[in-house]
Amino acid sequence: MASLSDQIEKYLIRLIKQYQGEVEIKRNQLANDFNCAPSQINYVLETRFPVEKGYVVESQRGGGGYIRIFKVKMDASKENIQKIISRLSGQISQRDAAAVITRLFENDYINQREKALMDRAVDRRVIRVNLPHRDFIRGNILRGMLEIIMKFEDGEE
Amino acid sequence: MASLSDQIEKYLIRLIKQYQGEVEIKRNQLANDFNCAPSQINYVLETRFPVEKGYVVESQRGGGGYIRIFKVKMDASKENIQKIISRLSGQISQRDAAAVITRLFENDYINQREKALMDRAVDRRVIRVNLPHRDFIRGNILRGMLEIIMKFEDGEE
DNA sequence: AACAGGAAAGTCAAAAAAAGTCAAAGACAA
DNA sequence: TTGTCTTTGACTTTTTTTGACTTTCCTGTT
Repeated sequence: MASLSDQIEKYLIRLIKQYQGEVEIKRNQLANDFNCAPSQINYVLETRFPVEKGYVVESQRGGGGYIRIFKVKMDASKENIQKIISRLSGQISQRDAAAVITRLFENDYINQREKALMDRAVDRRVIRVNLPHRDFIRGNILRGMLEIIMKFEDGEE
Repeated sequence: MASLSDQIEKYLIRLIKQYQGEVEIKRNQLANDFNCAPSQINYVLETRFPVEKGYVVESQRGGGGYIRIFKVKMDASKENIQKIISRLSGQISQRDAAAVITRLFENDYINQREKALMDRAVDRRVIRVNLPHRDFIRGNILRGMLEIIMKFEDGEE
C-alpha cells in the first residue's frame, strides 16, 4: 500500500526518465492532481530527491512560478567518492546515508548486494544507540565502508 | 492446541506460499482481523518467523506503513549462514566477528570486497563506543549483514 | 520609477497514521 | 507451584499529511 508520497515520487521519477533527466512542474497543479496539500510536494522533494541522491531542485515563486528537478549523472571516478567522503562530516542521518549509497549503486560503484549490505550496516535498528551519538557512529561506518569501496579496484567481483 | 498466535502463523504461512515467498501486511489491519492487540503481531513475527527459520522481515512506520515477510529459499550455503547467525548471541568481539567473516570468505559466500566491507563495518575504530556496549552494536551489525547475505541470491554479481 | 495586488512557492509545526518496545498479567503444562 | 509461552495495553518513535502563515516574483497602474 504505497503512501501518497510514494506515488508522487514514482510519478516524478517517471517524468524525469521520460524527459531525459529534467522535468518542470507546477507545485499547486501537481498537488491538485494528487489531491493533497501543496506543501506535501515539498515534503516529497525533500525526502525523495535529495542532493545526495544526485538530484538538483530549483524553483521560482510568484506568478509563472515552477519547480524544476534535474538528475545529475556523476561520472565514474574515485575522485567522486573522495568528494563524497570529504563532504561527509561527523554525523550523518540514515536518510542521507541511504541517499549516498543509492547513488553509488546507480553509478555502478557497488552492486545490489553490496548496497543492501551497506544499507543494513547503517540502519538505526542495527546501530541501537540514542540519537545524537547514533548519527556519529553511522558517519564512521559509512566513511569506513566508502574507503573500502575506494581502495578496492572497482568492477572486481 | 491452536493458540491465536498459531492461527496467525498459519494464516501468514499460507499467504507467503500463495505469493511465492513474499507477503506484505498492515499490522493494525491484521490485528483487527484476528481481534488481537497489534503488538501480538510482533510476537508472532518474533517467535514464528525468525531468521533461523529462513525468514526476513522488513517494515516501515508512519503513514502507508507496512510489514513485509520474505521466505528465503534455502540451499546448503544459506543453511550454513543461518547456523552461524543462530549461534551468534548478543555481544561479539572483534576477533570473533573477524573469524566469522573470514570463514564466510573461505567458503566463497562472500567475495574479497564484501569481506573488507564487513570487516570495516565491524572495526572498533569505526564503532567508537565504550566496551560493554560496543560489542553489542557489533553483534547487531554483523547479524544484520549476515541476514542480507542470506537473503540475497548468492553468487549474484 | 514606485507601488499594489495577486499568484506562486516556502516554512514550520501540529495532527494523524503506522509500527515498535516492554513489562505486566494470564494460561497452562510439568 | 513453577516456569514457559501467550495476550494485552500503555507508552514511544518514525513517517506522512495538513494547514496556517510567510516570502518572492510578476504585472499592471499611478
